[in-house]
Amino acid sequence: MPVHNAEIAEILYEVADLLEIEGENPFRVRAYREAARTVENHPRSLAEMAGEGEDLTRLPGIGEDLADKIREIARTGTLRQAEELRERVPPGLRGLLGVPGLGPRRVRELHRRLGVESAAELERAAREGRVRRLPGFGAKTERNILEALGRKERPQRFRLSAAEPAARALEEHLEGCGAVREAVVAGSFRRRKETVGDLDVVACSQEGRRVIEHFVAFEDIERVVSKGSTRSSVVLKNGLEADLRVVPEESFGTALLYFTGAQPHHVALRDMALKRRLKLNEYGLFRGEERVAGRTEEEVYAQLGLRYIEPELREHRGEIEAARQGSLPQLLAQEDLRGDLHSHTTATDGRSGLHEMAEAARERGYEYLAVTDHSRRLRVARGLDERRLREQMEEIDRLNEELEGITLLKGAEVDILEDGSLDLPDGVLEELDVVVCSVHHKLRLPEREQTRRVLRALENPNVNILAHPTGRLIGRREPYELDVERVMEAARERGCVLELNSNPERLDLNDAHCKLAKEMGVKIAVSTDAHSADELANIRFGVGQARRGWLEREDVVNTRPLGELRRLLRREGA
DNA sequence: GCCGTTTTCGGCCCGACTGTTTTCAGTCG
Repeated sequence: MPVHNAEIAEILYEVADLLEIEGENPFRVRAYREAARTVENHPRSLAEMAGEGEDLTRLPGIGEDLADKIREIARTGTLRQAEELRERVPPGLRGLLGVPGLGPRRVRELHRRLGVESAAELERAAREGRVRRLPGFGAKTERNILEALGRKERPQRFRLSAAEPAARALEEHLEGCGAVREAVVAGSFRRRKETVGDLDVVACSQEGRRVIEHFVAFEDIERVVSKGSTRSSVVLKNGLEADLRVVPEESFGTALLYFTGAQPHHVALRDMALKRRLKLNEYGLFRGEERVAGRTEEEVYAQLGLRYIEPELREHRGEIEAARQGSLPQLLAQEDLRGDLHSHTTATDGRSGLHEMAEAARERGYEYLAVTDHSRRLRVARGLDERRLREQMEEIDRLNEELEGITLLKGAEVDILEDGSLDLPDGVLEELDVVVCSVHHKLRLPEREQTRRVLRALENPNVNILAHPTGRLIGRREPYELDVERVMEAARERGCVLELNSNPERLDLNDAHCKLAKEMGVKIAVSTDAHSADELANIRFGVGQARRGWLEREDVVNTRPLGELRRLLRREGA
């Protein structure tokens, strides 16, 4: 059983936490965290790369030492260093780092002076008033600790789609304050990350106090965590935390840059600034006392000798190097899309009829919409058998006669059965414009079998698109065990397309896989899997994820005009 | 522990807020 990247990353994160509690050099601690981050975001299996003797030190933040440690974990599933640390640092202490207000220093003090080794022991000590007697602690800190322990609320992350309404409402509320020129939700929300932990809001205004007062009066606030003259932090009623920073106009660009992150991206920019004898902070880019940029992000990048980097790319995954060389991708835009290649109707589990779906697609400015209802295996969705599918095909032909400005493509989302065969006979698949296939059952097969199953499905010459290729549901279900790289190789050889499913619960392929697909020369379909006319609008989440995966117009098949798309779907030249 | 148009040694982002302090440490983002 190969060791997954997530497991390697977890061990590195743990080592970082334990070293930090031990009082290690913070830069060493950071090195472990950065390496963990690199590992967990890497689309290829580090264990496999290590097994094949690839040079791991080429990855950012990984040098000889950490490469050795990663190889050790890949080989043995564990790390001696981590085991030794666990001997020295009680494992419960690690959990205390998650308590708001407690950092490594305080955790260490609590352990050293009070013998606290777990959340329960901390709670007892606080109740008995022993915490407030420690130097640097006080009554208020003790009370805050008790409150935090009492809340027990996991610092949960919200799906992008769940955070979006709050983000828009907050922007609107702030712009309703007379003193605000512009308010933008930055952070991972602006980077269109699939989940967001909090909302980082930047407001442009000369009157900090007034804006802060307006901010904390927002109706959906549960409680105010902190409130200063330029900065405030609140928890919204839906549990999401929102942090506001108010900056003057001349600093708006640098503040936006700072709060959009991601942190490693911004740290790298600061580093570049230092090398040019400049100083970058949220107030501006300075040479000595002189502000040389700050009003817009564009001018800051320009001063650093970089092309403008779109927020979705700011993850420190090579975008700075690309910006320096002028080789940044021209990212996919929603307007580039000419149609949607995965949708359902009332014939199966959709909630809108053919006509309604067609109209909605036309209103979006699309040229085509593929109707891809489920196949018979999916009983809960009343999947179509050959007879019902043929009826639908005839109906689509009739409808296409009367529709103007939009073409419905005849399709199906065919289940891949356990042995890799398809759930509808080849005879009818041959007559469809587009065949989407996907795994809906037997999700827990071992990797070898699951991979073999999918590869066999792609061998069917009628198949065009593999839908939601890893089957994950964000926050609810892990991806199934699948060798994605092998699937991509097969897709490339056979002229198959992989889907980026825009359903905000799926976003599958993920960003890293999209980037890998691009590098491997595999084409992507950005589709919604809409189950109603309204859900066609979910495409914005898919586009965001595609952009995070560096995808350009040419990488995405549904940017093609209909004629070209049809040629592509015939898998000619494959 | 990483990294190199200032460096193979000596840097490594930096400012706001809170709470516990009479001048600052710790935490957070």
